[in-house]
Formats: sequence, structure tokens, C-alpha cells
Amino acid sequence: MNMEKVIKTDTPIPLKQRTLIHLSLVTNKINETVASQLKPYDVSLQQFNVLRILRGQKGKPANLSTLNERMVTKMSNTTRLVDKLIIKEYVKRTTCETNRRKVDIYITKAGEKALLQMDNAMKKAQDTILKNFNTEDLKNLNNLFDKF
Amino acid sequence: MNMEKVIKTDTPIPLKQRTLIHLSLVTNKINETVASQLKPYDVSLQQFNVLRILRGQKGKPANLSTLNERMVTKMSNTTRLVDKLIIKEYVKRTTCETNRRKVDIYITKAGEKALLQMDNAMKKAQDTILKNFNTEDLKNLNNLFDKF
DNA sequence: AGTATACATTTGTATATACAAATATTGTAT
DNA sequence: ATACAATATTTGTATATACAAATGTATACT
Repeated sequence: MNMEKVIKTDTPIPLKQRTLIHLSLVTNKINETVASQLKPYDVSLQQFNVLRILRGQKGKPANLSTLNERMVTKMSNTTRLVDKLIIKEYVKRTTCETNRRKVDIYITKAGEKALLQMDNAMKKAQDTILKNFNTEDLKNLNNLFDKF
Repeated sequence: MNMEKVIKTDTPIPLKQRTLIHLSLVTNKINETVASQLKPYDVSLQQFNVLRILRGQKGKPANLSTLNERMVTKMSNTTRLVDKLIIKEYVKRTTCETNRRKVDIYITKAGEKALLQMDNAMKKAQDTILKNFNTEDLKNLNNLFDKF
């Protein structure tokens, strides 16, 4: 990706600024690829991540606060995000037995089934996005990310 | 940044997937820092970028399509983004003389003045975000970004 | 027990963004 | 000149997100 080409500029940009712009462009590109892969399943990346977290619970229900903790992109309204998944019948929500302030959220069979298909789509997206990277590159990148 | 800590997981994540999650977390963190620095000026990062592009025009007006081309994050509605800047009196919009389908968008004196202050805020954000990076790191990071 | 405080979620509201359709203007072919 | 396609922007609408206030429940204190 040639970033100067993408944002059609010819003036040189200071290194720090360039790095942050570069990062934004990379993120945009990734989001596009991911979104287009998830589109057929009519879920957003956020919704996909919630489903993954719920699967990771292995039957144990999650409540909103734990979902929020584990979500990659924190958002202020997990209630409505879960609402969307309930409409699609991918998750179920009941009030928690032991603490009725909380809600228990589970993934349904249908959700797990759909999630399996989404996994494939995401794997495809991942391979597309990272096609130019070898293991060494990926490790270097992760190490640099740790500095943030 | 310890990503496993951020998303509170202890199960190891495959390298490719880890890389993309890591990148999302980094982006989120950066956006937070940037947004909080721009908050006092009541502009979004998008609006700030538009102002910067307009300044880069050096008096020459820009129209919506050129703005869109140069914007880091393309968005579907530059009209309304510019509307916001007009309300704040940071930019002016007139219909283009030579092609009346187009609009000429300029930054105002007030916009330039405000932008100077925002520059400082952004420089501060940048330095905060990249405080752990030396020039070598930044170059490596940019080279890896080019592989996307 | 009664009251205050903390906790977990939901709801209201304002703003942002995505996408498609509508409007206005210009260029081109007949 | 007229009709048609292309271009540039605007508007409508649906959905997403951010933030604050409201609701309902549990815990602690007197």
C-alpha cells in the first residue's frame, strides 16, 4: 500500500504523523475487507466478536459487563448490540438467577452454526489481508504494537 | 500494551488473528487519545482532517470530490461534514464559477486560527501515542504497513 | 426495618455514518 | 436544438454509536 498515493499527496509528511496516517489507512482497508466478508451473514464485526466471546464461554452464560470487558472495541451500548443478535436468534437473554440485576446471555445452536460459517469467512479475510506477511513479519509487527 | 490483558483472555490466539486484534486495540487507543485532545475545539478527527486539507490548498478552493479523495477516512457524506464546519465558521462554501455543479470550499481566517491551536493539540497527542518509539521503530513500522 | 449507596442494565436523545435516490448542471451525439 | 448520459452534490432514511439519565436490584449502615 502506497499511502501517499492513497491520499493523493506529494508533500513529504513528518515521520510520526506519517505513521499515524498510515495506520489509519491500514485499519480502513482491513475494515472494508472484513465487513465485506461478513456482509452475507448480516452481522457487523462487533456482533461477530460478541458471538465469539459467547462461544468462548463454553455454555457458561455471560452478562453485559463481562461482554464489555472482553470486547475489542468497547461500545457504550452493548444492550442494543445484543438486541440485534436476539432478533437474528443467534443469542438468548434471560435475567440472571443469582443476581437479578444481571442478565445471562448465551449463544444458541443457530448462533453457533452461523458462527462456524462466519469463521471461514473471517479466516479468508485474514489471509487476504495478511497475504504479504510471513511469520517473522507478523512477530515484528506484534512486537511493535506492544510499544503502543 | 498487553493485549491479552486488555481483552481479558488467557487462551493463546493464533498469530494472524492476534495481529489483527492487536491492531484494532492500538487503533482504539489512538482514537481515544486523539479525540480527547480535539474535544476542547469541538471538532471530530474527520473535521480536523478536512481543515488540514483546505489549508494545504493554500487559498485555492477545494470541492467535495477532491476533499473525498484526500481524506484519510473516506466517508459517504462529506456534504454534512462540511456543514458542521460552516456552522462553526471555520470554512466557507460557494458554488464554483466555472462549473456550477461543483462547490468551492475554503478555510476562513477563523478556521486557520483555530487550526493552529488544534495542530498543537494533535502534536501533543502524537507524542503521547508514540512516546515509546524511536526513529528506527517508526521506520520499521511504516515498512510493515506498506505490506498491507 | 428504613434509608442511602453501589451496581447492572436499559432507555432517551443527539449526533454520526452508510447507502440509495433525487436534484442540478454539463457534455455529447444525433 | 433535443435527448441522453455523465458528473457533482444534496437529501432522505435507516442504522450505529456516544453519553447521560432513568430503572430496577442488591448491599451496607444505623
